[in-house]
Formats: sequence, C-alpha cells, structure tokens
Amino acid sequence: MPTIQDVAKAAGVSIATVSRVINSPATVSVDKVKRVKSAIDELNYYPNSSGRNLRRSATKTLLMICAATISDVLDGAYEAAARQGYRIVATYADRRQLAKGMSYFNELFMGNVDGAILFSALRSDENLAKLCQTVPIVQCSSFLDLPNASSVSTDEEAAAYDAVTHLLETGKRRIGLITQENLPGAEDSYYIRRERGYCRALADAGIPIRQEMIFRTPGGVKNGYYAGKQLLKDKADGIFGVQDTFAYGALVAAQRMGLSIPEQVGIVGIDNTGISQLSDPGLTTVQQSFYEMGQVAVNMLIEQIRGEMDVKRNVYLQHRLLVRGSTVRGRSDGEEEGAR
Amino acid sequence: MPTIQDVAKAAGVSIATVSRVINSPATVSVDKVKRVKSAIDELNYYPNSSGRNLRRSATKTLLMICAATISDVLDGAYEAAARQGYRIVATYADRRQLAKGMSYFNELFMGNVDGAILFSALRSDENLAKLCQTVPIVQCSSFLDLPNASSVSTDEEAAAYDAVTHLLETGKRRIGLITQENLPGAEDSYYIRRERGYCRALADAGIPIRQEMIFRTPGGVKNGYYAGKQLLKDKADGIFGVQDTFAYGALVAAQRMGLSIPEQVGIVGIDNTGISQLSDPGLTTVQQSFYEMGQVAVNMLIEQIRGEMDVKRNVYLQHRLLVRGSTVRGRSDGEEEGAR
DNA sequence: TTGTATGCGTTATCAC
DNA sequence: GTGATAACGCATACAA
Repeated sequence: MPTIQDVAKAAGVSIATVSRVINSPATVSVDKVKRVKSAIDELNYYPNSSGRNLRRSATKTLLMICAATISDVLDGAYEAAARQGYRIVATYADRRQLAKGMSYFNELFMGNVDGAILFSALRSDENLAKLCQTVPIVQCSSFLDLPNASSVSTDEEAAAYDAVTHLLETGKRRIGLITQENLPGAEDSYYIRRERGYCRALADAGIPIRQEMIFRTPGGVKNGYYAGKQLLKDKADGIFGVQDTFAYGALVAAQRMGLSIPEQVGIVGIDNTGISQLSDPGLTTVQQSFYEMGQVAVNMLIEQIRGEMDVKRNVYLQHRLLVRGSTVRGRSDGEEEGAR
Repeated sequence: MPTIQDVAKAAGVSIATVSRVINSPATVSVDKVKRVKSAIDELNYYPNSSGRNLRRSATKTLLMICAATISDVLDGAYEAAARQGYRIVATYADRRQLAKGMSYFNELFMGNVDGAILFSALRSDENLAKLCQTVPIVQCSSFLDLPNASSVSTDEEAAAYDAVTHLLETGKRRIGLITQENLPGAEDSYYIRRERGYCRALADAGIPIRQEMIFRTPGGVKNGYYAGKQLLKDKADGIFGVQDTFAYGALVAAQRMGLSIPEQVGIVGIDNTGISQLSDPGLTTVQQSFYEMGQVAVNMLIEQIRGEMDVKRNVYLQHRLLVRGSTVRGRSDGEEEGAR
C-alpha cells in the first residue's frame, strides 16, 4: 500500500503538503494541489486509517454490538451516523462472548472506535459498569440500569398493556397469554416485561389472572399453534402472544378449529414482523419505532462522545398499536389506533 | 484511556516489559509478570488498536460489505474467522454508495482491515478491479468475473433448473414463471440467472417457452398472489417463483381458487425462507448453503491475505431441493431430494 | 504558502 | 531478563 511518503515523492512536495491537500486544500497553492491530486490518483493512494486515527486520537467510527439481526435499527443508525460524519460497523456477539463480560469489546475494539451501541447485548454484568467509565456506551432495546449508561428502548410493558387493553375493549374477557418459556439467565427479558403488561392490563380491568390461561412454550409458529389450540379448548375468547409468531400460530389454530375471527376469538401479537401481515385476516400487533431507535441511539452516543451530555438518560420511544382483522372485522390494513 | 506508559510507570518497569507481558509472557520473570498484570488490571488497560495495527501493519480484522441482511452467511463467517484469530465487522452499503465505485471502501477502511468480503454488493464497476489490486477481496453470492477477484456463490441457474425439472418430473407441463420485474442497472441479477434456469429446463424437456407463462412483477407476497391467479387462469399446472414470497403468494391464490395442491397445480419456490415452512402444505423450495458460504469466503480471504492463494477461484456451493407438500402429496417436512 | 520536526501507542531490534 | 530506542503513517505546531 502506498503511503503519504510515496505521494510526496511522486508529486515533488513534502508530506505536510500532501496532508494539507487532503485535509484543507484551500491552504495550498492551486498548482501543487493539482500535482498532488494527480499523484494520489496515479498511486491509488488512500490515507491509512490506523495512522490517522492514532494521530487524531479519534476514529469517527461507532460500533454496534448486536445479539440479534436488526436491520431497521441499523438503517436508522447508519442514517444518523452518516449525517454527522460517522461510520458504523456492526458485530454480533453470542451469549458466550457476552458472558465473558464485554471483555470482547475491550480486547477487540479499544481505540478502534469512538463509542459503542449495545443492542440487546446485555446480561447482568459488573464489567459493563467498568466499561462505561472508559468508553461512551448507549444501550439499545434491553438495558441495565447503570449509573453511567444511557439507553433507548421501547416500554415493553406498556406495549403489551396496550395490546391486551385493546382486546378488552373489543369485549374479550377470557384472554390467554402465549409466552416464551423461561430461558436461564434472562431475568429481565422482553417477554417477562410483556407478561407484566398483560397482568397489569387484566388487573386494571378487574379481571383475575388465571395461571391456566398462561401458556409457556419454546419459540416458533408451531409452538404457537399448539399453545393456541390448548387455550382455545379452554374457552379463551382472546389471545395475546408475546411474539407475532406465537399469535400467528394461534390464529391458524383458531381457523382450523372453525372459530370465527374476530367474533369468537380476538388475537394480538407484537413487533409487526412480516408474518403479521401475511395472515388472512391480518394480525393486530404492536409496532416499535426501530428505525428511530437506531437514530436516537447514535445521536445520544455522539453527544456523549462530544462531551455534550452531562447526565445519563433513559429514553423510551413511542409504540403503535396496529389494528387489523384479527381483532376488528374489516380492519385488514393496520390503520393506526394509538401511540404512546 | 490509559496507555502502555501508564502501566509501565505503575508497575515500575519499562514499556518494553509491559509489551512483552502482553505478547510473550514466557520471556519475562514471574514477579514482573505479576506486577505488570496487576497494574494492567488496576488501570483497566487495553492496548490501543490503532497503535498496534500501525506497528504490526495488520489488523486481524475482516470487513463484510453487505447489500442485504444475511445472518446465516454472517454466522458462518464469524465462526470461520474466530477459528483463525480474525474478527469480522460488517457494514451495509446502499446502492448509491456502491455506485460511487467502492470508493466507500477506500475512504473508510483502508488500513483498518486486512481484507473484505463483498456480499451481493456489486454492480459492474471498473473501480472494483482497481481495488482488488490493492486489498484482498472475495466476492460472495453475486459477483463480477474479474481477473483478480475470487468468488463463492450458488449456481443460481442450476438451482432454478433443478426446481423446474422437479416440477416436470411430477408430470407438470404448463409451468408458469413468476419473476421480478426488471430493476434498472441489474444486468446480471439472481432472478435473471434463475429465469435462465427455468428456460433451460423447459428446453431440455422439449417444451416450448411461452411468454404468456412468464409473469414479471414487483416483489412481495401480494404480487405473487396476483401473478399466480393470472397464471392459473391461463391453465398453468405448475408454477416456479424466483422467490419464496412469489411462490407462497401463488400457493394462496391456488387455494382460494379451490385447486388441489399438488394434484392440479405444483408450486416451487427458492431460498427456503421462513415463509416456505409456514404454508400448509409446505412449499417445495431450494436451499442454498449460506452458512457454508460465509465460512468458505472467510477461509479463501485469509488464504489470500497470507499470500497462499496463487490464482483466483470461483467456487460454487451445493444447493438442495427440499421437497414438500406443494409438489408431492404427503411430503410436508422437506426431506432432502437431491444436491448439486 | 511550504517544509521540518514532533508525537500519537505500539512492537521489535538492539544492546546490555 | 531487561531497558532504550527506532519505526509504523499521519496531522499539525512551528519556523521559514
């Protein structure tokens, strides 16, 4: 790879001049600019990032550590980062690496990025607190409540609350829950918060929570199908699934049992995944603001890098209930129903 | 951020000793190792990547430039990279950036990564040829035939050929094609290669290609539905969709028209996406070896970085026809049927 | 406007 | 076994 030295020699100038042509061309005479530029072109030269970052002690790079594939969030993050002259690189961390206590980050990226966004990449971990002292961090989606780490996420409990309340408003009273069976080490996972929302909605409506109406199962459409079948046999007139896949499975179960949707049974999912738009009738669901989540996370992170953010913030973004035919007859296009 | 200087001072040794403790502890006396290690711990020190990379002129980092979300490929790439002590960072390039001729890569990552994998991230581009001279590149999925750039991909034409041949083998003769309408600037896209496979399979079976049996449409399940309806009105007894979404839409259309599947109409998709497993009956489809694609790409790239690869290679991975109920009665679990 | 010289943090070579 | 020190490629303060 050619270096700034090679360019300087080829153009017959000093390396300082080459550097100026790259970073502040206005301060260099026109003919030298031209000579240097053609030398750069000739040699196919590009500044070495390590050298530049070392000298600048900044990388203009943000790291996104993901525990899941999250293209909407990434899209938003890219957009916001590009606007401020930052770039984003993403990496995926599996549970073992996360369990190693974010040393993952330290060993690999220290000094190579200006800050990091952690997407659903957290387990309770004392090392994280330490990490937050040394490098700007924003938590995304799920997060731990640490003194130094901001977060941006959806209020999962409120989202589930709204979903179940919608079922109640359509007159349902025996509302079943299909939820993820417990995963070890996930004390505060999304599905637990969604479960809390379900319980609170019933409680606020004065309806007792029956354990036999709560079905815990591994993930997937098929398990949703079996769970739904069971709940419907138990005379459920409404079902809330903590994932769209669960709700979709339950919807198929209701149809095969010959029940009319939404009259005999109303069904609500959450996340507005592709599957919720496939069914007929469409699946009522809750949409999170993922694109915006990426944007906000990046903006908060850059603020923090610039030292403009004094205190930590925990931001909750709006969610939207999308009402479709699985709860209201005729509503098959997911018109907006409410935001929070 | 603490530096090696800080550690040296804290431990009362030279920076050289600190470096040795990090990189070759065996050459340092035990008590100094202990002192240095505790200083490192104390200060929460991690080597700065820019400094290290600059000095080593290597980063042990591979870049993956993606034009789409491709978690299986990424998973395979991560696994293979980790095994050889490399890490992977991913970035997403939209069409505009790609059109800028990979200057994207140069401006952002030169000297920050040892090589790059381009996933479906290519358009015809003379700059790519230039880039391949200066940095190791492996193309993935779709690729251009360049003198210096290897590739790993699926033989899309053969995959489509096998899919259509399977329909022929089940006795179908009026086989319709649902394909993507032309996107400007995509001369050699996957759907065009799949279309070629469709035509070749019919030709080899001595069946003339009828333009009215080829339906071009924008993407999405709904468009597949409309296309399928049209083809079925035209008495198609088989349908091949260049995406699973098309085939799924066609399957729903056939069901709503009261046609029996697979007796009256057989349907095949491609890619084995989640949607192909949702339908009832299951959708016969073709599965690509995406995980392996990531692995092979990484291994080839590292070979190239090490200078062990003398000539460029174009590798094609096996694909598999998964036969489900949409073409053979009773086969709803996608048993393997053939590989290539 | 231009060139010289310094230092960013690290590893490795060389003496001791 | 250990410590100075040079060098990696670059941006910039300073001198000219």
